[in-house]
Amino acid sequence: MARRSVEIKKIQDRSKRQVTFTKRRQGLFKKAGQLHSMCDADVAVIAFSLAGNAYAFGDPSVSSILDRYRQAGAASPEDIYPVAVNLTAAEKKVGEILEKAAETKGAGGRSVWDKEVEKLGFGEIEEMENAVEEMKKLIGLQKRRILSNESNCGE
Amino acid sequence: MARRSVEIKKIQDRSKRQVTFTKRRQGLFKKAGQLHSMCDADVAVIAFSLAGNAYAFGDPSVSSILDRYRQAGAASPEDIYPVAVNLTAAEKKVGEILEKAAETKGAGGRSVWDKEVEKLGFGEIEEMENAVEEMKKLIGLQKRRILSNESNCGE
DNA sequence: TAGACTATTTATAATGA
DNA sequence: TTCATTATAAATAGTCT
Repeated sequence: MARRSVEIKKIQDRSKRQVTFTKRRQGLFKKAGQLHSMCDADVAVIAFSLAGNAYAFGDPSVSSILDRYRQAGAASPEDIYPVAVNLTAAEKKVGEILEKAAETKGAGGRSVWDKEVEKLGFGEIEEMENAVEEMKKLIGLQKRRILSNESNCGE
Repeated sequence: MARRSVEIKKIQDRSKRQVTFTKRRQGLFKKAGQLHSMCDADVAVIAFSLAGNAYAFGDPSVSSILDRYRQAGAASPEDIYPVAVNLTAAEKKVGEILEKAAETKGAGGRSVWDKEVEKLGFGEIEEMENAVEEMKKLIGLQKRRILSNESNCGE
């Protein structure tokens, strides 16, 4: 982010990687603290360096947030409603693209998604949009199921 | 951080705070992913909104990092994942699920998606959401690209 | 190995649709 | 409300101590 644009991929040089880890970890923790202060959100960040050292940040405290997370996460039992959504051809198209993306591990820090998506024509794009909407619905449903024990009326 | 310098203190306006929370949470997760990719560090971020919703990010996964954190200090340097991928964990997860879904095909109206999505835990759901959001952006971009080339009638 | 410095890139607050 | 856009602040890669 400075002097030169840099690829988001593993830094090979040991000492450079170490320096970057320190700088970016500090930046990450700072951002986390700002999110806490500005939005009254409880935030925890844990980072393990390649060397195995643990660094943690938490407002109000790491352990309190982890406890809360465990508690919330434990609320995802098996008693889930079945949903009925049909897979369309477009959805399968999404799958194919993602498959390629996962295989190729694109260079340049970005996934291959971009390139694949760029090849799509107008008709396919609309199908993709629909497919993604379906995905969003499913994900939203599942999320509400999991979080349903929290009875706050958000938004 | 833009247009105007902003104080790092609680935002009083509800909707503004909500918007800021979303934006900054996304930024935080992105940075966490970059730290993971570039420095081979395991990183987890958990954020609870004021409304009580939980958002989590983790490469390679939230729970694995939390487990590791619980064993604080006990971790040896060899415990660390030697992976450096450009795809996020969430993107791969989406890919895996869609792959399975595409294989099985929509048999009786109910796709495999539902079942796969239902298996997701608390932390993974948010990762899925992020991945899908990214897909939506890409698709939107491409759509606009296409539309801007098809003469002048936009939309 | 650890700070400063700063040229740039990146994130984002405000705005607009 | 939720997008996309844009002007600007903030983060940071490379560099030099």
